[in-house]
Amino acid sequence: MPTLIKSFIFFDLETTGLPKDNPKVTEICLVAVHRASLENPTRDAATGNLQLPRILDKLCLFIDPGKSLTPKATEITGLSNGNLAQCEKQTFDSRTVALIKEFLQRQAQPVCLVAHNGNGYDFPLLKTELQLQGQDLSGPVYCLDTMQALKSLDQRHSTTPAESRGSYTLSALYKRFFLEDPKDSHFAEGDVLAMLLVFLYKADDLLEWADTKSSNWAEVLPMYGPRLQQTV
DNA sequence: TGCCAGGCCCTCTTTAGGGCCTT
Repeated sequence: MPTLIKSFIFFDLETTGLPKDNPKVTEICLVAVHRASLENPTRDAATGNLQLPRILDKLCLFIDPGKSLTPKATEITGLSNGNLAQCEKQTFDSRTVALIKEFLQRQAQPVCLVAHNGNGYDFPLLKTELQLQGQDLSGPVYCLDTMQALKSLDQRHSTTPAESRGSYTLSALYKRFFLEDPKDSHFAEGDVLAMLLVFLYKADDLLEWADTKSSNWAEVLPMYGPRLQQTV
């Protein structure tokens, strides 16, 4: 059972495709927020709308995937092998891993990775990319899937029948809470900031969820590829 | 040519099937 989570790392991946395509990462964005900023959100004085909390650190990386994007991935992310090659970025290599590990180590511990449908997509794929480099995250790292958590919270608290609650896509949740479409969908940073606001809207419940129900990174299985011995 | 992941959740369920959600 986790102790009190101190730092939340909201993150999103843009990739070459879906799990059936054995995807590779094309873009990763991590945004670190301290627990205190989530417990005491600020609101716009004029409108009363929730404001983004103070962002402690942000890491956004374009990455050469080393394989072709599916047409659908190009369509929704706006990325292509052509424009990625033009940027002359490195592949997901040991230097990329070092940047991510250093980013996590800079935050107040323990940290919790937060991703939308993270259990089904982002966590396993990040695990695969790390293990393809023969590496893994070190220290206690917890994981929270906002989609799973929000669905469960609705089941617990809502009297609305499941079929009436609507979609749990990130954009649908954002629109449900803020009555407008999220900005910059399918840009890694745009999706991370949308997820951060969605989290903030349900911060009390999700902070409690993180402390009591978040999973351990060491238990995340890779989406595909070699399975290294788990180290805790 | 057509198909393709998979854990979770829901229901017309549990001896199952199908939709969701991620790029």
